[in-house]
Amino acid sequence: MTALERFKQYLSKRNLRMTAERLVVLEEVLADTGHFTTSELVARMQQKDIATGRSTVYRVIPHLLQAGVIGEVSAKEGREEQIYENIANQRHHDHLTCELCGEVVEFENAEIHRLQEKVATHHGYRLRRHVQHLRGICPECQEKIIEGF
Amino acid sequence: MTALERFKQYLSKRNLRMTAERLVVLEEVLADTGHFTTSELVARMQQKDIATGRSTVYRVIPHLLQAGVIGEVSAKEGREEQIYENIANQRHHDHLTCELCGEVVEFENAEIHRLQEKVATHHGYRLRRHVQHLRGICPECQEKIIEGF
DNA sequence: TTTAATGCAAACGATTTGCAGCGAA
DNA sequence: TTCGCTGCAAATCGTTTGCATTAAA
Repeated sequence: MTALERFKQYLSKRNLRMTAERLVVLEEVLADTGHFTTSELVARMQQKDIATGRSTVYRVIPHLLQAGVIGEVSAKEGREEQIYENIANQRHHDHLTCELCGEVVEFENAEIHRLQEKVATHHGYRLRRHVQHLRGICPECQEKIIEGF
Repeated sequence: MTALERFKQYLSKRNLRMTAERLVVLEEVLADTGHFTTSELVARMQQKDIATGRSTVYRVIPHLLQAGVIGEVSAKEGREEQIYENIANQRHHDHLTCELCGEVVEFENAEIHRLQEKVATHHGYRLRRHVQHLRGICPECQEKIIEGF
């Protein structure tokens, strides 16, 4: 089932309507290959022939989340914006973040994924996204600590 | 090294000052056993003899993060507040979240932790927190999906 | 038709910041 | 005596919402 079909089904089951604006937002989200924020999406919408407004974009996003088209990239501090990603385009997605400088390393470990599936199944869950965030201190920052800063 | 010592060292290395307000905030954070938000902390501060103001609390938190006294609990949507936790009091901390209803299951898996350490070490990182967030769909919500909602 | 969806502008609410006075080192 | 810290109030800025209008179903 394509994302478009999934979203249409999601809408009709709840007596919600497929509008031109929602379609354009969906297309734009599907065209995106990486991470995006709401305001980036809003900016891209204003280039389109169907210039979808800011509040409409904000109102569509929860539906795209519920429908499983996009996912939140956990990480948001202060008054930063929420970051989202297209789930369909997504591969394994594991992050190792440095708590001091914020550097992010992406990694993949099949064995961990296998165990994650096992844990989820054990709790009756169907795993939708393999998102894992480890937090530590990167080599450079360890140096700085040793140097006394 | 205690959290107090660590924080004092952190401050003096950077020519920052240990004030009565910072000490009270630190004590309050260390007394906390679970998760807390900034506004909860502000509220508790106003009960104290040294009534630390809101902006001071907001200004101390980044230092507590950098000093490794507290950590962010990843998860923040919409205009919710950021949640923090005292790192010292913390045990293993793994979450399995339902993307539809938001239910959170906590779990622990020694084998996964072992592999996480291995990954971190492989990238030269020193793991500071074993925080893992898996996202899936819980049994109840799977039911609802099957029922067509 | 019915009633959900849209856009605008105003409202919200967590977080940040300018500034004058204060106090640690 | 420096210069970082504090509290207050105002400013920010991502996000939400009220309302009149438009348009799916």
